[in-house]
Amino acid sequence: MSIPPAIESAADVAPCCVLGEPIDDTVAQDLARVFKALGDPTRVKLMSLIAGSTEGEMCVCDLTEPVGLSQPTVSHHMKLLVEAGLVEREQRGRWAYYRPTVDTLAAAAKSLIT
Amino acid sequence: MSIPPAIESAADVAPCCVLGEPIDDTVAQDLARVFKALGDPTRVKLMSLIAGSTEGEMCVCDLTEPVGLSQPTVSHHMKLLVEAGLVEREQRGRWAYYRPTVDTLAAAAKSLIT
DNA sequence: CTCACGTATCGACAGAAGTCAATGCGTGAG
DNA sequence: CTCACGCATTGACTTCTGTCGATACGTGAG
Repeated sequence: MSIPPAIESAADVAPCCVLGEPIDDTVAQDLARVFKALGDPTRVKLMSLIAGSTEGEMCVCDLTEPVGLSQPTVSHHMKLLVEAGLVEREQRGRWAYYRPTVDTLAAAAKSLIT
Repeated sequence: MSIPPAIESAADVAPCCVLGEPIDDTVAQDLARVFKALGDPTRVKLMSLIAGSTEGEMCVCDLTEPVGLSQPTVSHHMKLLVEAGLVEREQRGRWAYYRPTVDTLAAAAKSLIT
């Protein structure tokens, strides 16, 4: 790594870029888990379906048909969304209801744009 | 799929969940690409490094050391970030400078929380 | 208790993704 | 022009991920 030319109007001895402090590995991993959970079109659809539902929550039984996938697969995706903190699971009777955790995504995005 | 019990205080004939309209496949794929780009701890670090740099931009040469990866690997990650629209690439002389595209992430997040 | 039903887990598989060494491509210095 | 340098691309490998069928689990109905 050599010294690239300074940015225009910056001190001519300044390197192209200051060595920034990389964020902690644990923090990066946590943020990555949130974004990775939304890194699949299916899970984006699932989030959109749940967030857009009139009741604000949905069960697996009604999620399989819109995304066109098997029940185990949808269940698997929902588990990832729960682990990422993007949705909350609540068991009522035989049904498992999923409700979005609105703050998670916004917080993750903000901590990266800051 | 049968009819689960209605949510409390809702019309007793209402199903557990209204069949929401899944968002378009193309839209879901575009959103997923943005989030997937940030679904790797390395790329989260890279974004954080660039966004947190004093000049607001960095070149590959100074990104390899903080993340502890080879130059080709960093170059590969940067390409993904560019393709996702999260950073912009500008070639100045021999160096390639990367600058965050602030709006992309916020817009993606907003379109999912809406 | 027993059974049907909604959901989660397991095992397996194909395809995608992260990583590196080696190499190719442009650009500026000399 | 020629060379050194920064960066991108390629090829190969390992690991991860999405998907399904089969199966196990838990709950409410009867």
